[in-house]
Amino acid sequence: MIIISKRFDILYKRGVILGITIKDIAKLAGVSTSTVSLVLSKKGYVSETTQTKVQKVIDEYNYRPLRAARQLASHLTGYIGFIISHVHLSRSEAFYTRILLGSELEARNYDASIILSTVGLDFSIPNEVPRFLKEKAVDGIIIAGSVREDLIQYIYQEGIPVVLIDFRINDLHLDNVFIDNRSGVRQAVEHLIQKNVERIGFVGGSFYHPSIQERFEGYQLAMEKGGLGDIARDKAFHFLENSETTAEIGEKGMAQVLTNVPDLEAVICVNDTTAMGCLQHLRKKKLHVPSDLAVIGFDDVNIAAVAHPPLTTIHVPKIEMGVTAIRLLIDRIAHPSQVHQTRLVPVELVIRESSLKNQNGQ
Amino acid sequence: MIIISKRFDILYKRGVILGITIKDIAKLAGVSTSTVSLVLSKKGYVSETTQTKVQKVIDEYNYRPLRAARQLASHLTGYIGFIISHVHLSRSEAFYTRILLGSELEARNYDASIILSTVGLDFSIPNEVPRFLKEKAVDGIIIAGSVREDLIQYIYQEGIPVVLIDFRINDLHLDNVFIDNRSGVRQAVEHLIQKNVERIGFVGGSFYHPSIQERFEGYQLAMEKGGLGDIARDKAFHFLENSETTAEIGEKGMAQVLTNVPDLEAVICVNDTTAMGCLQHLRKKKLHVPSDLAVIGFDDVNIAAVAHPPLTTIHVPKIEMGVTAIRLLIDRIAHPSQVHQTRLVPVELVIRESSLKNQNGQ
DNA sequence: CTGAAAGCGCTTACAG
DNA sequence: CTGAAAGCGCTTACAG
Repeated sequence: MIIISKRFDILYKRGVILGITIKDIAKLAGVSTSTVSLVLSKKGYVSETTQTKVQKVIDEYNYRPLRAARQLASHLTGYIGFIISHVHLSRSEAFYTRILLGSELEARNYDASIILSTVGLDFSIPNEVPRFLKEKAVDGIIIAGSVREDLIQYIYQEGIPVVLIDFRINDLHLDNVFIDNRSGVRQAVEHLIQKNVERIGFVGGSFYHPSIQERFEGYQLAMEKGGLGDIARDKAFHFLENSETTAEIGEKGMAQVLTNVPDLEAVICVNDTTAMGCLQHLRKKKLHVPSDLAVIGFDDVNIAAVAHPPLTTIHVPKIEMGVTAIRLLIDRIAHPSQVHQTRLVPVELVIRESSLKNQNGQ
Repeated sequence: MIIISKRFDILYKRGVILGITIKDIAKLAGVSTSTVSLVLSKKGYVSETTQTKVQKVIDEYNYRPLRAARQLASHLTGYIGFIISHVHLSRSEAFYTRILLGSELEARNYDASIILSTVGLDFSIPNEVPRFLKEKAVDGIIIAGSVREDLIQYIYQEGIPVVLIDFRINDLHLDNVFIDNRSGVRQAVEHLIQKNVERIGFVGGSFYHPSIQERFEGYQLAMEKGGLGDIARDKAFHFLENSETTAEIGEKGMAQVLTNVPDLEAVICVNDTTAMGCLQHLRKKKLHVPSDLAVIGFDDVNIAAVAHPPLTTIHVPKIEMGVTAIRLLIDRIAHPSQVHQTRLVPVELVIRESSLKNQNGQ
């Protein structure tokens, strides 16, 4: 609790802030508090006339039940914990941030609020897990992106309803919201093949994150399917460094693949950020995109559309992912023991200039 | 409240989730609940021996008081509402996001949690204000960046403790955390003048946001002080469009000022995002930065350091702003009627390549 | 320094 | 359909 002065405390108690209660409403409407409560929760069992009579008083006094009291009596908090790593929250692509936005918006539709908790890598379990976990202050939890596995293990063992977004840990069956990474990359590969572009490389990053891994696998699968299995299996065409996917990794990767394969025609990047690095490297090398080389990203974050040239990429519906996670979580809270569910959010190729090879790509 | 099935409800009540209470601890330690509560709140008045005895049981059972019960009894929630516009949360510069991160981290030091609420422009007051405002679910509120003025008016009238970050509304005396914009721009101007750069332009944006306005004023003041008043007052050197500060605005602004003043030597941008637009335009025009023209941004967001060339800018300590806001708010909650306070966070010029004119700038 | 007891503002069986 | 009453799990004067 916040440490407050005695003085404030007294003010508080004197009613400076304490407001109208359910008792007041009951008295004013000439009914019992139970009835008011029933009207409030819209659980039915109240006659039309009583209902309107009570509602009128509620509206008149703009009454809203005190959440804390409601929580205590009902054993439900109306709060959803949203856990995200410092790294993800701070990243500049507004990827996870938009997922958070989606969750926040959708939570309201269930009369719930989001309690945010960021986590780093350096906390101890169970002593320093997010506070709400130990105070039963949330009904369920959403985890966006990668966090330490033992945190998820802890939550799992505590039996708190949880949904993971764009992350998984093996052997643990939890509700998940995934990106359809394989489909996304397949669309990209097919788009290129259709233009008779075949010498297609891949620049990627950390395999710690499942999405990253799936994107590379998707590339290999789609290439194989398109009759380009040799390239799909030729390491000269691939750059995979097990680290955060930054623009620097993109630059480095582009440089390396280009050295290996001077007549490379296109590169698919694990995400838009690395694609920006590729563009950067190509600019330095005075190579023109897309006429010399096509570049395709993944995610469709803000920078993609304003890059030079505008980046062809796979659009990931970030807000919808946040929305979906809330719905899954609500469902899980209502049915704690049902079998775990997975939602695969669809993605779509957005064709901009960076891939318009052999087409006088504007 | 979240709508849940009867079945879940029953599980809940059966103790699947209900845990150990203060009563249990009291019994186990052989003291009264009051004593346990006193130990928990560390309010003193408990003998050393009782304290350790009780603490031992608390630790052994890993007991944590239920927040809702505590809230109801103490009239304090331990929650802080954080209000931010959809636009700010979604922006790609991780500016407000880092402020949020700072607040989240600092809140923990006061045993408080952050409840997030995003707002758009299209809500009605008082019916659609953030839920926590009407349910007395927070002890105080932080507003980061610009939001609708009538929302702030509403909060003010409700008497809820509030701190504004990087925003103000005239005539309303609230606690504020401001960026020292004038000092920042002054440092930039002095840096340029010191290199004998004098024909310095300014590219800016929306005057709706006070920081934006202050940065232009700071430019004029510093120019005046440096003996360049003529330029400070010459509209040909300035581009000020009343819209969101995007990279596009930067491109457009750079183009216009350069048309007006072909022998321009430097441009100071209202923020890094517009500076990126300027760089973009100069690249298109085949002008070299910094040898042809120096460019300086403001904010020091992620992209600044990795821009080409790396951008000289004013570093704004974003995390600290979030931290400061929490401290101000805690203080305000403790002393509701004290005179309002303003914290000016210091900023610092970070010299990178984009301003190293006349120096063989790498 | 410690305990018994009231009370915070709701919800929810239960009885009618 | 409606009301009286118990109870949720804490905190906090108050008395000793």
